[in-house]
Amino acid sequence: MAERAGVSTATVSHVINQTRFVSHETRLRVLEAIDALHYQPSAIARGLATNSTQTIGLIISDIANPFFTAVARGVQDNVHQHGYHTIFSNTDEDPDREDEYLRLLSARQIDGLIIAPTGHRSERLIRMAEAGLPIVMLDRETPDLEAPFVGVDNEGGAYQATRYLIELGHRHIAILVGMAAISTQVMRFDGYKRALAEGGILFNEEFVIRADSRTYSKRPAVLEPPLPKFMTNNQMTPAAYHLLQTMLDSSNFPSAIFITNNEMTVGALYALTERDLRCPEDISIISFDDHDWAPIFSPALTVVRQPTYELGQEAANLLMRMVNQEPYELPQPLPVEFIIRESCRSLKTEQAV
Amino acid sequence: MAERAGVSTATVSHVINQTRFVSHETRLRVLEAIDALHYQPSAIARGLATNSTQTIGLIISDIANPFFTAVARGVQDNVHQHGYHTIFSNTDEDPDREDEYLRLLSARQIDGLIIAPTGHRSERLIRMAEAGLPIVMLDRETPDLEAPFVGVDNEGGAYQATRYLIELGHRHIAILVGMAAISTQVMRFDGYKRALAEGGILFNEEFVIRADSRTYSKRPAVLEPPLPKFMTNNQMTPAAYHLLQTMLDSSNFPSAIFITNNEMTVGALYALTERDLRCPEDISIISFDDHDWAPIFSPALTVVRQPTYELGQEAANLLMRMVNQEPYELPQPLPVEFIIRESCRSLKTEQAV
DNA sequence: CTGTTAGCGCATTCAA
DNA sequence: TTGAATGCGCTAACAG
Repeated sequence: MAERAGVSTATVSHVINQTRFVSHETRLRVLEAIDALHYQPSAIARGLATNSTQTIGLIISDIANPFFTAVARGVQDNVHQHGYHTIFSNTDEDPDREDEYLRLLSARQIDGLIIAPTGHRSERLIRMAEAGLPIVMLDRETPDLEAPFVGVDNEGGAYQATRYLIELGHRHIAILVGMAAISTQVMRFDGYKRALAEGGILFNEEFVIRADSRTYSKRPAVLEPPLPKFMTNNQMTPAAYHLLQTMLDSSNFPSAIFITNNEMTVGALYALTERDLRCPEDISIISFDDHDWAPIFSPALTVVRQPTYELGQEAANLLMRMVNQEPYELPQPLPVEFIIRESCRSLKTEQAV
Repeated sequence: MAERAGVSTATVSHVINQTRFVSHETRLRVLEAIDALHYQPSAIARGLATNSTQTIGLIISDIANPFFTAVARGVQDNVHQHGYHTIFSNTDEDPDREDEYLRLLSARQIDGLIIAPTGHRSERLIRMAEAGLPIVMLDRETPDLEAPFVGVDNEGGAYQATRYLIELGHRHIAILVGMAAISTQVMRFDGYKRALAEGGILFNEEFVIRADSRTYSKRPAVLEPPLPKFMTNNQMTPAAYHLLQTMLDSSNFPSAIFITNNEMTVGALYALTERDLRCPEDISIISFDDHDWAPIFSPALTVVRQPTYELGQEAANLLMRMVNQEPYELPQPLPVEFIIRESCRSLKTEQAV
């Protein structure tokens, strides 16, 4: 080691970490030696000694999903300011992969964990929390885990969107909803149902399309029509694409569709294009999740927008407080923003005509 | 430690790593103890002992950029199969941030590095390579660095796109090009110029819009009109948005624009919407980089598509070979795909009418 | 077939 | 104001 400064490792350690006084003169010698030798203290060795790695884990479903990508950016920008690194893992909504990554991360001695859980009860996750690892649940909740949750008002956003459609005169409102294990999806479904009930519309099971990437990916390929080449390789987009087409081909044709996430929205829009359906003339659409291109799409998409970057920031902030043993309050759900653009048509004015 | 099995740590290590024969009986005892105690070997300690962390660094400009996001997914899926973790870092094209992350990663004893460099000569990066760290350059090259490069045929793609416009009868072809430090941008610019020269069109500096996120972000805010709320918080999108509007307001109005990346494409499309310009009737557009929504946009976008996921896979594959000291060949540039959709109009047929 | 021992590069007592 | 010594949890000779 850099004992070319003629001092002990202890002194070097102390000038680097400023953990005890070192005379100006020797400090300079050490600094100079560090510089000359391009000395880099090993974070690994330090980790072993201090039992802290300055690293957090971030487990999400898919880093290619723009929602999580923005969230991840929020997390990373924040923890980086605190001098922490981030290790990402993609579960693709698969509990087995989730478990595997959990194992790998805990072997890595991470100082904290932010996770968007698949929603299946995880013994390992529970153990990690009990062992004292700071954990925050992001976007979704998972059974039996004691950990603060950072998310948005999913039920309220879905309610607002559905209610808007009802106010526009829609009565046949379909919903494209994802996996039941994901709490977000359940809550958006709940918001939809509440708006329906309040609007005096009978909930009709025939208007719900349940897309499940896990069962979908196991479908017999022969039964399916050829896919457009989606850039995203998630399963929700093609699932939505196919399932919506099936509904559109059936007798129960909705006048509006509420789509509960960004991936399914892309698939649904492809389906409409495929069927030569104009929006909003033939069918109205609202998407949970905004997109870069939503305002300049034809039609400009009416959406429920989530504060994605802020979500990541908030989760990271909270985790950093936990890691540093600072007091914190349980976070409130972040508000969503309902943005009305042009993808919903009023049925009332038409009736008036 | 798990000496409840009544064996030495060495034996435990050997059953875990399968690094020497252990009698069936004792192995079972060890396994059982591991299971009972939920024992997790510490990757940190192992790293210290073996000088290998099973972790690679991935430095890109922005994880919220769909191009890099897809690439990252390719990298991660691949290295994960080899049992490696990934640490991401975003430079935002800032050489200082790049240097900082390089420092942090080398302190972390990564086993390998994949980097999309900002393009500024980096002393530290060069040193890391000389010290024997396996490095692969992704997407772009950087000065004086000895490392294999994995990228696409940028010049050829740009040439093809520009040539297509020329064949359609366009003569006033503008180009929206990014920072000169980024080799990709330079090569796409070169391809554009070559097509022009071959087509007998004089290169006109007035038709080039140079967007630079770094100078752009330092602009005096007062001079700028209000922005639309872009979801992406990169600077290239608003830069393209503003700069293109300026050109459209001037006397030199192009009949077509070639846009050299995805971020600027979004900004440009906003600018067209803002100016109420129809595409392709009023102006034709080609974008380097495909998008999820490009096929269902109005108009469906003609693009040069890069094999993003494969790019990541290839880089990871190569890095893994280097890490494992296996022989490898220098990779060839991956081919791009020119996809003709509906955003370019033929000037010839019109003249014929 | 298995145990002992010596580091890996740091932080951190305890002395001086 | 600084050094020496110990240990973090593991791997890798080296014995036995």
